[in-house]
Amino acid sequence: MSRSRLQESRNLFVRRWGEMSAYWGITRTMAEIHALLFISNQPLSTDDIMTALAISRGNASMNLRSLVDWGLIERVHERGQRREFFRAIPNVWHMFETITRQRQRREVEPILETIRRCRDLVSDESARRGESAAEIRAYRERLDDMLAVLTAIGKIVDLMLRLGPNGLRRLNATLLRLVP
Amino acid sequence: MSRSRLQESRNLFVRRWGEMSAYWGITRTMAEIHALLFISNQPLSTDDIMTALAISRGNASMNLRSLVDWGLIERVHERGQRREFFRAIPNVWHMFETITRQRQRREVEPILETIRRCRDLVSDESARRGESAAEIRAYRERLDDMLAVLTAIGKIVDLMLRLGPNGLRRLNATLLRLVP
DNA sequence: GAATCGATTCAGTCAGTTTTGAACTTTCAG
DNA sequence: CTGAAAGTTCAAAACTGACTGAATCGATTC
Repeated sequence: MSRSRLQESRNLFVRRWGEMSAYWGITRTMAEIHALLFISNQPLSTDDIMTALAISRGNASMNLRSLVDWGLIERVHERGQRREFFRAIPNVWHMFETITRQRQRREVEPILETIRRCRDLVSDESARRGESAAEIRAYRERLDDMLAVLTAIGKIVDLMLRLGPNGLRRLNATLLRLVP
Repeated sequence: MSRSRLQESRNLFVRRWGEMSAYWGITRTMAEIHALLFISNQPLSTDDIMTALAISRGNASMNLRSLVDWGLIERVHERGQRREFFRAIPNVWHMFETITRQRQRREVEPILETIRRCRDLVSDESARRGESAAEIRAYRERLDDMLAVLTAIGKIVDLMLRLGPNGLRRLNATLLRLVP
């Protein structure tokens, strides 16, 4: 009875975490594997995972590799066992930090780079003459706005990560008093 | 000449913004339309957009509706014109705020809800007896960790949004002195 | 060194998503 | 009221990216 409740609860969690995958920028199966490992006490083998999620060996293998690459899970070699096991990083904050830093690097940096390039393309000399001078100025202003906000967000995110959960809790408490 | 540079720059921006779409949780075309409107001085008509992005009328219509629903663009009725025009919300911070709040509501809230439900499913009574008591305790602990971190992040995000860009800039400056 | 067990890879398949385009609706001018 | 211009909807087609499964590789045991 308690067994089945636990089972039900775990299934629910895995399914929902899978649905959240897009939010974290990973694929559904990847998220499900991660969820499964996260809520398991012991490391699980590839076969455990294949069975639990009803996926093929190849699929499991590829997604496990990705998760290791992302730094969200790690391989565990039980001594005297040929097959390998996997375990999720148990520290939730660390997990969040990992995901955030990777996305910042993979997804935000490139666009910052592009916006700068876009601005350079229409910088000074090209704006000097012509009826489009005002248009160019307006355009560049928008790019700068965008750049400013994205940069500010990047900084605050970085700060947040460096503060860690405790610093964050304290900061939050302090600020809530200031900004009610 | 300056014309073509501007054009090139705009195209680059639209394309890259489109590639970023997944990061913001919207579809590629939606992001491209948004980018196009964002960097245009004047409101654009559906036909302008169809031409610029080489998409069908239906596609444009659907995505424009979504963008309006998201609150990222707005319809503009030029007086004496039957056709409608669209314009992006020019305030970048506001745009960011809109996206963040929506995603918080659409994607984070549901998973918080689910985690709570998962915890309730295995609460007290079901854990009372049986060899799985320790297992259940460990499981519940993980859920609580996850809940704690997600809640903390939610709070800090909310705070960030309430502080706005100026408050954020000040906060950032202050904290950078404290946490070098 | 052959056999076995398990992990990895990747070409082909498939499911889910996006886009199209034609039918339909709405709005307005004459 | 009629016709034309614009907007919307949705079933079907096209596309994209994830998944499978068979071939391959590598490690371990006998």
